Amino acid sequence: MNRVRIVVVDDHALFRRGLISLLEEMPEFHVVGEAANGQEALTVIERARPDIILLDINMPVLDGLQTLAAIRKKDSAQKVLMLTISQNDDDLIGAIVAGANGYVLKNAEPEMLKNTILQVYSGNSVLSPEVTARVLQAVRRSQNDRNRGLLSEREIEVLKCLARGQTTAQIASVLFISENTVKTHIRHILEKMEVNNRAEAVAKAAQMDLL
Amino acid sequence: MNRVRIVVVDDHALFRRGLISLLEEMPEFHVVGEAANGQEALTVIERARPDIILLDINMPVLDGLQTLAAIRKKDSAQKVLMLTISQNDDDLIGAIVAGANGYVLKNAEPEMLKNTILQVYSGNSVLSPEVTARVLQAVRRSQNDRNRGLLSEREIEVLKCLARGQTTAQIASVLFISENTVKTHIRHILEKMEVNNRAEAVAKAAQMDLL
DNA sequence: TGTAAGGGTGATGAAGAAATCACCCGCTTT
DNA sequence: AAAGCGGGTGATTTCTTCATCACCCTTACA
Repeated sequence: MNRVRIVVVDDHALFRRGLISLLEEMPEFHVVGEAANGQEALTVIERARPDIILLDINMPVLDGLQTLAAIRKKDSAQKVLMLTISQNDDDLIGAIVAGANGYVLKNAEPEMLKNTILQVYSGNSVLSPEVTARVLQAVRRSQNDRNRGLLSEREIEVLKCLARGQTTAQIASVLFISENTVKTHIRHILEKMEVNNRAEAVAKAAQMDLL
Repeated sequence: MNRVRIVVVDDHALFRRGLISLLEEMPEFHVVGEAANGQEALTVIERARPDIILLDINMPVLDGLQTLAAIRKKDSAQKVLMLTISQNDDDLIGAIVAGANGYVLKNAEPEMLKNTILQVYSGNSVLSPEVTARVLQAVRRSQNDRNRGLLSEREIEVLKCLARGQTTAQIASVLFISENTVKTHIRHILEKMEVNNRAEAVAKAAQMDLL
C-alpha cells in the first residue's frame, strides 16, 4: 500500500515538528508539507496535493475553521482531520458544519492518532471520545428543536391530556374549550405528527419526549 | 481497579455467548447478567445493577431503542452502549436521541470493543468510525435547518445581492422595490444574524452556506 | 335504532411575521 | 454645502398561524 500523503498545519512550531517526526517514523505515512497558518496552508496544499490534512484550529492570520471552509470550497472531497486542544463547542460544531472528516484532541496517543488517520484515509470519520459526547448532545438538541415548533403550545396541552387517556369531552372541560375545538386540535396534531389516530400520536409523543 | 460490571442484551444466543466469553477473558470486565430481549433486560438490569449495558437494537418483544428509552426513564445516568449490526440512520440517530452513550458495530475488533467499553465507563461517548460520518452529516443537516427559516426568502435575495457587492440603490432596482425597503430588509438581516454591518452579514452568510 | 366516540371539513377572529415604504441621522467625498 | 451611502426608527398592508367553534360522517354497541 502506498504511504498516506499528509500535510501538517499548526502554528506551534515545536508541536508541528514533533508531530511530523512521529508520523515519519510510521511506515504508513509520509509528510509532504507543513504550514504555520491557514494562509500558508492553502498554498502548500495546492502544491503538495496531500491525501489528508491535519489542521489546527487556533492559528493566526487565518484560523482553522476559515481554512477548512476555503479548502472545502476548492475540493469537496479533500480529507481534513482537525487536530486541536480546543474542546470548545463552537469550534467543535463549527468544524463539523464546515465539513471536517474528524476532530481529535492533541493529547491523543500516537497509536490512536495513527488509527484515526487511517480511518479518515479510508473514508470514515472519527471523533475523540472526549468530544463525542458533546456531538451527541448537539444531535439531541437539534432533534428536540425539530420537535419544538412542530406543535403549538395548546396542541401540546391537548396531547398531554390525550396521553392521560382522557376523552374529547373530558379534555374540553379541563381546558375550558368546546369539544369541537379539542377535535380540531387533535386533527392538527395528527396531521403534524404524520400519524393516523390518537393512540399513535401519544406513542410517538412519548418517544419524542414531549410530554 | 474494580472490574466493570456488564449486562449483555442480544437475542442472538450464539453471539451473546461468544461476546460474554470474550469479555470474561478480559480482566477488566465482569458480565453480571444477560438477556435475549428488552423485556428480560429490564428485569435483569433491575437486579444486576451493571455499570454498563451492551444493547442490541434488532430484538423481538421490546426492541433496543424502546428498551433504551425505558432504561433512561428510570436512571438517566445509566451507561448504555449500543452494539448492533444496523447502520440504518433511523436506528443510529434514534439511539443517540434516546440517550445512548455509544454506538458501535458488531464487527468491531475485540481490542477496539474493550477500549470503547472503558471509554464509556469513564464517562465518554464513542461511535464506530463507520457511523461517525453519518452522525456528522446529521449535525450539518440540523445546523442548516436552523439557518433555514431564520431569514425570509426575500431577505435571502437581498443578502445574495449584498454578497455580489451591490449598493442599496442597485439592489432596489434589481428587485423592483424602493431603496427604503432594501434598507429595511438589510436591517432585519443584521438583527437576525446578530451582526453589525453588511460586510459581516455576508461573511457569516458565506460561512453558513446560504448563498 | 339511537347514542357516544373517533375522525374529517369549513370558517372566523386575533396575533404575529413578512414585505413594503417614508423619513431621519451621520459620515465621507466632492 | 450638496450628494451618496450605510445605518436607525416608525408605520402600513398582506399573509400565515393559532385557537376557537359549528357541522357532518362512520363505527360500535347497548
